[in-house]
Amino acid sequence: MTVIFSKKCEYGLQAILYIATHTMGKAVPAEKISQALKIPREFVSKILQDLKASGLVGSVKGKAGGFFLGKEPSQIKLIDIVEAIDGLEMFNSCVLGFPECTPDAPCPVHNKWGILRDQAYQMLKAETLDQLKERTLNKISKL
Amino acid sequence: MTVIFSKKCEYGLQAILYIATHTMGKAVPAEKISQALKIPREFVSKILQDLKASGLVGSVKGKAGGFFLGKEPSQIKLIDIVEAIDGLEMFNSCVLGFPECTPDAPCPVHNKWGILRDQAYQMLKAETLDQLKERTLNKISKL
DNA sequence: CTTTAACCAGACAATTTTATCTGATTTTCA
DNA sequence: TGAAAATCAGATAAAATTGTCTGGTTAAAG
Repeated sequence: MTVIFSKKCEYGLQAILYIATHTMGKAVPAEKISQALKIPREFVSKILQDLKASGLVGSVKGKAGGFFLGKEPSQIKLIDIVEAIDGLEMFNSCVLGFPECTPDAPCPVHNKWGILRDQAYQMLKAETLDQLKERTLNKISKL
Repeated sequence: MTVIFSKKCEYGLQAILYIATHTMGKAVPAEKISQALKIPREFVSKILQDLKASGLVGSVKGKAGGFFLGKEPSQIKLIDIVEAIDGLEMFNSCVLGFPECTPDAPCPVHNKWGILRDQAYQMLKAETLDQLKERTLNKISKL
């Protein structure tokens, strides 16, 4: 199946967006994220631990514990989450999978694809959690 | 890892492009494609059998057998190959993975992403094997 | 008519991704 | 202090993807 982001990455993006919109000073437990987004609890927990290693989220143990944003929402870009989970290879490798595809010896779709890929990259780099949060609160109440 | 097309799909695209550029009236055996593109022989063979089911390639058994294009190069679009192998779901599903993402209740990146996705789709739909063949012969000799 | 080179079908195996389980530790709060 | 609610680490399992193997069939060519 064709895919843009891995499940892990999708879940990570969903989860951090959920945290951004639901942390009201308090930490958000994995259990709550799991139920709201229908992601297996242990799985989302693992992903958030990965994001913690990248400093994008923080956590507190114990009762009333959970996860919170590791930085200001305005300082967290979508590309940061993608990079932390899936890496940036897709923005740097040939869409047809030719290992030898270079600007000098480009694959037949190199240029056209390159433009789209750069636009996608720029979008993910421009979007920050605070922008998404606002858009989310305006439009999807269930989030 | 983030990816656009599955390996199967990448291999399929590479293989059919190879056939387009190397069939000189004759069928191209899987063994040759395998060696040229460094794809496991049995694997590329399987993929070509899938593409045969979609009518994109044909084959002849026996000595001097192999694969050839099932239609005129000008009638084979990249999107056809992608559709045959990976399907078109990626052009119709939420990039963040929200099942409930719709135009009425869009996810926070719905519109921006939608534009890029449509452009990618249009590109794959516009590119035909004869165009790629020409570009390939001009630029990458080893193909 | 036998050898050879190929497709083809189906089973099998390895790897990666996705998901689950177990138990340890931490923290709150009654 | 003890129960409850949470993170966290590490092992395990299930599913999907990728890759390999075996043997059968087909067709060309000597």
